[in-house]
Amino acid sequence: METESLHEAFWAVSRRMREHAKREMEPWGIAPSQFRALSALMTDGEMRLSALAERLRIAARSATEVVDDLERRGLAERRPDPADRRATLVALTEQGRTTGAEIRAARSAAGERLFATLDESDRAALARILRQLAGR
Amino acid sequence: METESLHEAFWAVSRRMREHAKREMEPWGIAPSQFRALSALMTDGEMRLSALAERLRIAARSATEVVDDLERRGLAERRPDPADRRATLVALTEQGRTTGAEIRAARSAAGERLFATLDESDRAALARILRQLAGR
DNA sequence: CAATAAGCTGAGGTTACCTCAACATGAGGG
DNA sequence: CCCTCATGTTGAGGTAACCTCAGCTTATTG
Repeated sequence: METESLHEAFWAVSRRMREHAKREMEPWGIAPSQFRALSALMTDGEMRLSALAERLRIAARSATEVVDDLERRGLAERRPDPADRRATLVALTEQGRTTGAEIRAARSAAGERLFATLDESDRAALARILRQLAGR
Repeated sequence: METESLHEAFWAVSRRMREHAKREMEPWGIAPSQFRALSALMTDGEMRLSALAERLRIAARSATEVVDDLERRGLAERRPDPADRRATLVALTEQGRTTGAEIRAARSAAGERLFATLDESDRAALARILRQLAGR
């Protein structure tokens, strides 16, 4: 009843966020899932496919796919892990880094960013609550 | 940066919610999207396909699909709208009502419900913030 | 050094959506 | 009453972002 509508509200916002993200990234022809990976690689640097999968909380097989896409677009590249010949490292290309930076810049410049409509204390509260819900 | 991580946190919770919902409803063999429709029909009663679509914020064509599924499972049925012969009304069957009630009961009984881990004031805050983010 | 585990990917599936066009019906103007 | 335009539903076909399962190649270890 009450939690039911929280569920619904959450769903509505999720959906809105997806649309938002999609529209925002259209100019770069990059899908939201790809940007999430790109973003992870920007913050954490080169890593193994399996590490990326874990970072994004998706199955390893799915990470393969996302990286395929990034590679096809010239934003990332695979290279063998010198430490383990079974493994593959994923790293951003120069273009990946600049594109990533561009998108981030555009996103925060466009104050249109969904969360920007919240005031500071609400953002903090939301962050705290989400952290709790995510189970750390 | 800050909104970026809010975005990520939101994503993580969304994903967790989806998994949660899926697991919870497995015993009934009903998918989350179907339960959302079922739930809408429980609260608002019989309505047109187009109304259901709007209620769920999905395209009309997608509502057709969800209702197809519910009908196949004997949980809902279509009947012609006496007021407009172009339109179709969707109503829950008796089984739809009982199944819906069962699921709701099971969900709140299992205190495991994701949002139940929040205290009262956090739930209220979250509800308020989500409402704002959803755009009304 | 055989057995088992770990890392990646091909094949193929699923969910929950979407658009576009066709078709039936309704409503308003002339 | 007819024509045009809007509305309601659905068939066809598509997409994004996942998934599992099996198979291959390397590592690790008892």
